[in-house]
Amino acid sequence: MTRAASRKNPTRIQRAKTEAILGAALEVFATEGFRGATLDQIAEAAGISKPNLLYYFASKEDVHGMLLARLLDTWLEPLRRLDPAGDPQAEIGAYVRRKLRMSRDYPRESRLFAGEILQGAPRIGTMIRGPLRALVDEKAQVIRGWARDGLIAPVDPYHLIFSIWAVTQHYADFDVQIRAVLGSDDEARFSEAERFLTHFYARALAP
Amino acid sequence: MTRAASRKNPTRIQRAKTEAILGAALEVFATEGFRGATLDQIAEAAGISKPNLLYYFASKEDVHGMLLARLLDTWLEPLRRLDPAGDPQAEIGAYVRRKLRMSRDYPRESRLFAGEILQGAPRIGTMIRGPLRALVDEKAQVIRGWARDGLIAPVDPYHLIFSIWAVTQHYADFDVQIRAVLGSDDEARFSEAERFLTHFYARALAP
DNA sequence: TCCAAATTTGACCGTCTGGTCATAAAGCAC
DNA sequence: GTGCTTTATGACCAGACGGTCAAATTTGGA
Repeated sequence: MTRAASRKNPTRIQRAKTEAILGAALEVFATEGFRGATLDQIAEAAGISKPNLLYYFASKEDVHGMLLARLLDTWLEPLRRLDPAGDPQAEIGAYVRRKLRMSRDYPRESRLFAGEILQGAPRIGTMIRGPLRALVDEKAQVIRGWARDGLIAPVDPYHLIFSIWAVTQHYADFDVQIRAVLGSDDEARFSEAERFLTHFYARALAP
Repeated sequence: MTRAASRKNPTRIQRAKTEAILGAALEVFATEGFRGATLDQIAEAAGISKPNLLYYFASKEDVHGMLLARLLDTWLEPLRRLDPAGDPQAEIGAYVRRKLRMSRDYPRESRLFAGEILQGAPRIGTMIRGPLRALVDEKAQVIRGWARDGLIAPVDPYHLIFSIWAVTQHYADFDVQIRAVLGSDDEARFSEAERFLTHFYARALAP
């Protein structure tokens, strides 16, 4: 088998190197963008040579694609967990907090995703128009139901979801700008943001 | 003089070509990123040859820098116009709408800015830490005053401003994603967003 | 220990790209 | 029209980059 990374039963080395490469690539792609990143950069960050990297992945696109595929699996998880049977206000508040924590704990993933969308989603367009849209449609119906039942204020569920994505991801994607204004205390920044957003959505959605 | 673009008294041709180049460059940089964009691409989009482009600008960085410099001049204008003497709720609502309209009318500029921040603001870091921060500090004090006087709900003014940036710019920067979910009717999308955001901030900030 | 498979890399290739330069083709004031 | 300046471009260059390949080294099961 030529392509080591795609084996069914990867060896210890394969698993370790593949992981090292993806970790390095995430870092580099997130800060440099797809075109800006170079294989030499990624290889060096992973502690291997460029040909060795290409022994595990067929191409630069392959590495990038693998990262995106993995990311998308988990990216929508917070929304998936929005429970139609739960208390509307609590559910939405919890969703906001889950999403904010993803920005705090996975900022590189957030920036990778943001970069991809900014450039027109050339590699994940089908996924966006497929599973992502389907999930949003589903949850929008749930929220619409809550509004109809008077459990939350009557708002457009789609724009509500967009606003949650925007305000939470902003803390990862525009990190540099926020740092520049607030100073660098990550801990404080995120707990302030959590307090602000929790209160904000609670007030805005109170029936 | 070698560099035609920086003359004090530009000729008719200089003005026209410089403008054509910047327009083309904005388009290309916004969709491809700095590294992704090529001078050939920009030159072709501007309808001239690459050497001719380099007759007007010293380098690729120069073109990019000029775009950013122009952008930043106007980017903060909506916030600057937040009037401390106005009605708090109305002022903030108007600010949100101004910012949203910038996303609608200047999406390429928004994406250019987003890309720059996403990559760590390598070229506008000083501006971010200087004038931008100063303006935000100033307006945050205004908002804090309003909250203290009970004219709006007591919220962290910095995170309030961040949230406004996030939700409005989101409609330009994540345009592809929003299109994928809502369909492509720009007109409807933005007027819905305006209604949503106006109501949302009004409710959340009601004293 | 032995050996076949897996892993690693130095050297190399073709292409792309930012930028240069000599030269040619407008513009334009007189 | 003349002559000087501005504007425009084809040809070219050096470096960077994605990717290949043959050969060397390591790994791990029997």
